[in-house]
Amino acid sequence: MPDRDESPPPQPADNLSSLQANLESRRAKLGRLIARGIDPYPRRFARSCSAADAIAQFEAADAAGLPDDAPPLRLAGRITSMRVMGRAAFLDLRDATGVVQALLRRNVLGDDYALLSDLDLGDFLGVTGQMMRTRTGQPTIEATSLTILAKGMRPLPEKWHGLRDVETRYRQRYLDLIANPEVADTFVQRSRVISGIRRFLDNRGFVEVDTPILVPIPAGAHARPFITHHNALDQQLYLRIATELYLKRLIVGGLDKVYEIGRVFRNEGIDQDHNPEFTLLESYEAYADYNAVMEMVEALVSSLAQDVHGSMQIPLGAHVIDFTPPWPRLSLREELQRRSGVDIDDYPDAESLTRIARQLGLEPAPREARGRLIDKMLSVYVEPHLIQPSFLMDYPEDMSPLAKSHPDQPGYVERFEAFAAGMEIANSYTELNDPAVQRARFAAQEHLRAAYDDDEADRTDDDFLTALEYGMPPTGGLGIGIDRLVMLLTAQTTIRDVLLFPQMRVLHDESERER
RNA sequence: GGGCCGUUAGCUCAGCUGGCAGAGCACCGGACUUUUAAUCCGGGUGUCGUGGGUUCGAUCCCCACACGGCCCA
Repeated sequence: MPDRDESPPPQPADNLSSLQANLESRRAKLGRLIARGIDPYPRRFARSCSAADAIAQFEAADAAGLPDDAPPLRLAGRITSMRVMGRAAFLDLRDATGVVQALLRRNVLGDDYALLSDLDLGDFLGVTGQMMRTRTGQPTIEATSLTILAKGMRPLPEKWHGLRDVETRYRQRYLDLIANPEVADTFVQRSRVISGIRRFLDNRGFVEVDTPILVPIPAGAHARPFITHHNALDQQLYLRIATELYLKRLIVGGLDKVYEIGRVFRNEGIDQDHNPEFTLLESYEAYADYNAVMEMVEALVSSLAQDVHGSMQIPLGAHVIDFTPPWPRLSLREELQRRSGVDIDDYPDAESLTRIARQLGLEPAPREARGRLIDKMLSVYVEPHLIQPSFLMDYPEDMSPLAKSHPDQPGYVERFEAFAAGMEIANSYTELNDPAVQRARFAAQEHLRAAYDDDEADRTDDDFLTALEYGMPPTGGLGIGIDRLVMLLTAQTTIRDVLLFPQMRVLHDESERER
């Protein structure tokens, strides 16, 4: 053991972490810029074009053999790489369209070249100059002047390995977007999916509408709501769990073809395909039924695959999902019987179905409603097998309170769900438009809530019933979870990777938040 | 809700059986006018997630907690 008494004490003041050293260095550079009368955060910079356009135009002009007497370009972007070689330097400038390399030479730039020593990775820089080719043939702008556009005061994630830590990727998505360019591609594709849906429905004569997000009755789906309060009205309100009942009111009102793409909120757990807020498309078409909606779903999703992915076949994990229509139409009852050996019609009540579910090795809750038991059986025996796009048709009435009964199958309704990669992507009914039957169905749901402690059972909306009493035409309705659809179309396996800001637990530790 | 795994420098990651905390990138100083993860020389980074415990001694073993991931419900 060495005697510690004579060893020098540590020097806390001199020991800076690498982050502190980096921040200090950037602050010093900022100070030098300001001291030289340079605004490190100017108000504007008139770009002549994007990085991608600069390169494309240069290649085109070069191919046409034009002499390079073109006017100088003004390009701008974030510095993502710097290769400094004394009296010359190459910088990579990145914007949303790509990367363009800039060559800085001291004899060309003169005094402007001194700016180089106060630049860091992550700064935004504007460059004026002509496009030229380097020795290796790379299109490059040779700078005749430099303008700092925004000084970056923190170091970026490492340029080669990117940002891997998933927690940081989601909490600070901007860093993910900077460090991992393929992430930005996914969100551009998401935007294309949504605009493609709008185009598709608009072309078919649908009207896009906005209905309330703050609602007095959270009806229209099986889900627990988020609860809030309006002070001036002194009234409890909920965040909507669906848009269904408001859109049907608009069908009553005669709009005939309506849709909404909007956020809905369900107070549930978070996993690979659930986020408490998600984006839902709902559409309603008067005089259509669920068969017509099925054809529309095939046409919509396959055209989106073609538009966004460039093909109807999309590789996803071990599978290639082929969205080419038509998709198989499968009977729910038959599929469940084929996969589990149980014909649900043999078990007409919750008690008998609970017994057979136990025999199958499922673990139903002590008092579980029949519809929920069937839902559980589907998710175990049927849904995981629905890899290729397919429709599961004709659901039991007790899990579908808003759907019209099936004419040939008592106890069933005209409802389908579409599945792909084992995931539900669409839900549709021939809408129930008989106000008396709807009232009875709501009552049955309220009974389930009370008798089975089912706090996800649907809720009675009397104002909606009044609307139905004025008359709603035969209508085909549809709901599509946009996030899951985007997952399929962009080959992502977690919903977090198609949500820019997935829900995360708030950090309480000050030092962690300070990162 | 339960189980398992993870948390080390700004980032990406090593760290053996408990014995002075490591690399690359980034950063700082120097050289360098066509680089491409530029190169070469030199420099030092730290609340080892947090709080307890065991121990002469804990990044390492134990307990609790926080956050994240995966699996199950």
